[in-house]
Amino acid sequence: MKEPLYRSIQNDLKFQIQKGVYKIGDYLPSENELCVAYKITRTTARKALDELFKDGFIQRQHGKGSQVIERRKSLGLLSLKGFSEAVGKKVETQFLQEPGFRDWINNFPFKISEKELENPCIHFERLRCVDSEPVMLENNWFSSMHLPGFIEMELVDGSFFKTLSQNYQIEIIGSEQELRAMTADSELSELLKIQIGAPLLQINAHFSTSKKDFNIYAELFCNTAKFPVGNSYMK
Amino acid sequence: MKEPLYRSIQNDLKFQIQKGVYKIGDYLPSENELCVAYKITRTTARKALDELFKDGFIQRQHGKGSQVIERRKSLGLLSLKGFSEAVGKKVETQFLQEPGFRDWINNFPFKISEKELENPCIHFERLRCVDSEPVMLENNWFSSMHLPGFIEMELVDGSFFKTLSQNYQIEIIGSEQELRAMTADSELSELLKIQIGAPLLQINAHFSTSKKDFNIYAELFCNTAKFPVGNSYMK
DNA sequence: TAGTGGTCTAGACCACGCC
DNA sequence: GCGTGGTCTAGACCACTAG
Repeated sequence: MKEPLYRSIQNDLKFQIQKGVYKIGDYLPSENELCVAYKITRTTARKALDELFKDGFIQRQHGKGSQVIERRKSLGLLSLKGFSEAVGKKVETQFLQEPGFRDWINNFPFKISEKELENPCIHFERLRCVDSEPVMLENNWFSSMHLPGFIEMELVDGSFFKTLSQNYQIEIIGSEQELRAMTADSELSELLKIQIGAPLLQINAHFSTSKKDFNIYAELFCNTAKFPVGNSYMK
Repeated sequence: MKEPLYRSIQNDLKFQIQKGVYKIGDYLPSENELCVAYKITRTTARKALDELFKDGFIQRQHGKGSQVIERRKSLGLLSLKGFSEAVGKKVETQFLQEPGFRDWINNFPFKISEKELENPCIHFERLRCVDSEPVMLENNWFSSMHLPGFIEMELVDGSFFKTLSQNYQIEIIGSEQELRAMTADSELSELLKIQIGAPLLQINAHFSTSKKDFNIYAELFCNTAKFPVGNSYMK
């Protein structure tokens, strides 16, 4: 039950990265410096850094150090390519349904645990646009149990996952996804401003988190004609 | 340059799992048993097991042991896994073009390094069927430099990645992929036995490997109507 | 209670990047 | 040459699972 030492150091460093004490490109203190600072051995310092690496916060370079990097979406997360880097572009996100209590979905490819179904479901729907053109429709469902005050909350940088991490200390630790190519029906064609019958990428996803019995279920419809969906992984 | 101790133990165990010495559901020797068997310390034994866990071969249970588990489900191609190890159905693979020397592709979304372009390109094209229905068309390109004898070789269990691992000790260590929904043209519709205009999932992939300057470039077209493409990740 | 994995200490040697 | 991360040893205590 007790939190391991390495985890508190890991969280400490993570927090400093999120606060901007260490910015992207900066190097964290070396393992030996961490040993001194926290009065621990290298094994423990390494474990903390290893975890930060696994979570995609840092990159480790033999002979150089641990460098803070832009958080990669390599938790098997799929992301719209060029979405976050779309510097010149105007990225907008528009709520079609604000976060609120809704019914739990059924007919979903991933099983929702009974513990979750006992609690009310929070849902929201967003439309993502680049240069005012809609490219993705996104639905999220999750149990309200662990997120007091979420409904009234503004998302951190417009990001749901970032909000979970910074406001609730909940991290995504796993995912399973199903991908299908399909064609737009009248409803989707209208929302995404494409022809009926145009190809769409449908993603059904289940994200597990660091909180027991708290999972996120999502359904996305992506118009990949201009922005393909990307996925990268580095061991 | 030298292979770490833990890796040789990891590979030893991996090989025994692949050969069936340890079957799904079996428990590997405990950490202490590995210490004795290989004359190592627990740190090293743990590191080997941790790697096997990361690669999805085993599950670790506090107080019980390390259990061999089924590797990722679905057409887990997105999770770095080959196709043939992943599906429970009757999977057949048919070569449309046997491995041979071909021109390097261009117009590919991922850059091919100059070192690779200096060497001849090996290519093959396969049609993957589940229960006799074609579900996926697969093209692979890669440099011939590190794979002597590949062209005459039979694939291990019909799996390209398994062949690389077992016959050449080359492991996939990273990937980047681009996904698009598109519609079948006349050529694809004929090969995959679907209507012209039916939705298809196109995947362009770049796999990096444990060998420097050896990468695999692939293009897939998947009919996801019956078999969605899956992707799972567990920290 | 015995055996397992999870955490942690206090050392050591090595390979890599950089000056 | 020096500091970095990568590997490895030889211990220790703890928490979990099971008989």
